[in-house]
Amino acid sequence: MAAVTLKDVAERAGVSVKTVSNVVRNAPRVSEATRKRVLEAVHELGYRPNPSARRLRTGHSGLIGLAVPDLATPYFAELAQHVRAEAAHLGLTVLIEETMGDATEELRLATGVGASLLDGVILSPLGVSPDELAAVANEFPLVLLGERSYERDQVGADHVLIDNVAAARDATAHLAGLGRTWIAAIGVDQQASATSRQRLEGFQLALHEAGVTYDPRLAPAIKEFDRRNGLLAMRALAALPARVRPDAVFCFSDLLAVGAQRALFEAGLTIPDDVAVASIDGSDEALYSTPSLTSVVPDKTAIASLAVKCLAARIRSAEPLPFEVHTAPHWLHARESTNGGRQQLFG
Amino acid sequence: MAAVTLKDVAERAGVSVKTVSNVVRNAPRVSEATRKRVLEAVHELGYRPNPSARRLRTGHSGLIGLAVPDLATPYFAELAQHVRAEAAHLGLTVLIEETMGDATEELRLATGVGASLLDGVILSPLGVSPDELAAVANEFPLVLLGERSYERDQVGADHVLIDNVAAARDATAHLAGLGRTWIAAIGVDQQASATSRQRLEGFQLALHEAGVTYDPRLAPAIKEFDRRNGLLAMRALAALPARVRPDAVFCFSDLLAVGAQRALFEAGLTIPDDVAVASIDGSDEALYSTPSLTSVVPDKTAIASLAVKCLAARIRSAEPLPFEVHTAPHWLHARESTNGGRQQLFG
DNA sequence: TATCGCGGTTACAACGTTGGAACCAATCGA
DNA sequence: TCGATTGGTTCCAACGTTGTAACCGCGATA
Repeated sequence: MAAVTLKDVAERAGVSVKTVSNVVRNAPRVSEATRKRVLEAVHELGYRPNPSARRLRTGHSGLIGLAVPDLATPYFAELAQHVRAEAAHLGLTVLIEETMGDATEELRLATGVGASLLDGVILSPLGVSPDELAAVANEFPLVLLGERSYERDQVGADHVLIDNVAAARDATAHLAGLGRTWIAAIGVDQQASATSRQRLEGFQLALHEAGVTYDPRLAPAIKEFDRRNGLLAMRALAALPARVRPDAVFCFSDLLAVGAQRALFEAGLTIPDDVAVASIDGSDEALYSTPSLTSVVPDKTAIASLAVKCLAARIRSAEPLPFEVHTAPHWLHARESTNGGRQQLFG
Repeated sequence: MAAVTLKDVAERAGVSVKTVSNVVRNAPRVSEATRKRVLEAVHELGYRPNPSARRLRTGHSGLIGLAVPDLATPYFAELAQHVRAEAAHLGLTVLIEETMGDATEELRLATGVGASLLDGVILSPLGVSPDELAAVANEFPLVLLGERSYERDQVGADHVLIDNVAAARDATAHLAGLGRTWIAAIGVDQQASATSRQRLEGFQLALHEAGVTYDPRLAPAIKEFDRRNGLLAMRALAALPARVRPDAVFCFSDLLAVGAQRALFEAGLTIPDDVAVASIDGSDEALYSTPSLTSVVPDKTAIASLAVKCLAARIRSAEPLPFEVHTAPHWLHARESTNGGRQQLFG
């Protein structure tokens, strides 16, 4: 509690408060002699700058926020690690928040906590509308993660994303390439989120290109992108009459796929012989599941790096910058859930 | 950026800054008439208190930190959610930090960021020594999660934990109860962390009670509690000469068990017929894996609730409180990885 | 009528920090 | 030798908020 302040250090070093401030901020115009003396005092007393005071005075704190829907989703947890690493590289500290996809909470994080505590926020939006976010982005540094919710000419904020349509298309094409003709999709969202719509689009595109007809019965609507919904959806699909029962399924997230795998296991069906499974996310959980899950893995390092750099630039810049859209690469990792066999993991 | 301050609201409402402050803080001694007028102005202007200024003035901000080793570990991600929920209940906001088990980082979070930005910190320590933490706990509200690293009479901070020895003993006893006699343990830590030592103790205790001899070859040392180390350790165990190859394995965490399951799958061994698997954590990943994993699940709700309440009490109290140790309950969930069969999940 | 008490409000200072201007040598150019 | 320049340092004010004390009416009390 005995917080050490600049004043204490100043007295100890026999200089003014401002000089100490200059030293700790690495400002120029400080002689080597005094710098050394001050640093000694800093070290002896264990001085640490008070972020609140600093923020109050300067308007920025070196803290940025990362707001994701759900930390228990491996994809977001892994992404958070990459963002932290990239931010540390730039001398920024990341505070992580969880929105649970709640629109109010997402807005609060961008405006409320954010505007007066954090220098900027990286937000992975789920529930909040584009208009509301655009309004915020104009007055507070904000970078949106994941898919774009708008058309290109309506962009009202910085975006870092992967090409969702292409990613879904790649995964589906891979399934079709195995000769499967009854391909289901799990992840059509009841709320018709942008992610869901784009992945469905890629799914349909790939079907079309493979000459496979799209059957809406094989694309049931779900509530959330979690294991439970994947399990329930796959269970229903597996119970379809034999003539329409799918021989492959594309899940819009790894968690959905894990749930689907579980449903297939319970139903006594074999992966991939009876049903091949592919998904999107590239989480470690998918890699280690049995069988290991074919998944489209977004370049999380690139996403994190682009997002943090973009945010840092916006924070630094005084005048408003034009909004940017960055697209990160993704790759299909074909594994046992489509290829069959047993491979040795080394990762 | 156009931050609305108390001053703006005061002008709008035609009262002093202090009166507005009194209203927003729900202080007494404000007439209904002015209160109403002020709240109107607050609403019209969209005023939001500035946490930095508030923290600077009062010494507390309503923000608490949660520092865990690794967010990509399902157990910690799930715990974070519980902590957030409990804190929200008390009107506190949680900022999540990740230490990667780095001792320096753990200390920095407790003293550096913490002491001047947050009101208190809930820390799940991994690398930092008891002595260093005790020093911090005396001058800053700190609650330690997970296992106790000290003997009872040396406690230098508040603790919320489960009985690790009992938890490990329950899991191992369950394996022994299946008639298994070559029971391996995965999770003996090269750094001999407290968690690891206590779980090994429970493991040995259960073996002793079951009349099974403890063979150090069946308790290999590992580096981290992740999937990869579980995989590598199990692979080595499976390669042991037939006479000592284990017929059951107790993993010190769900991630280790997932890795172990993968290794068994690769080796063509069946769970639980050839090798039964049990672990500790009770994460959703364990529930959904194939076969579903028998795990000791700690009461995360209780852990989070106790930790947040304990921290809140310490923050509120001016004079130093005696340090407390709270133990949360845990239960064994026996599932397919020890029972065999195929059950229908509904969660 | 003078005093007290009290609900309601305001003025002032302070939290720890930093930007800006002022200040004080010492050195330089003319 | 004097004024100007430069490096190094200090003083002052301000960021938005709240604790303390003071203030102002008003009705109740003596």
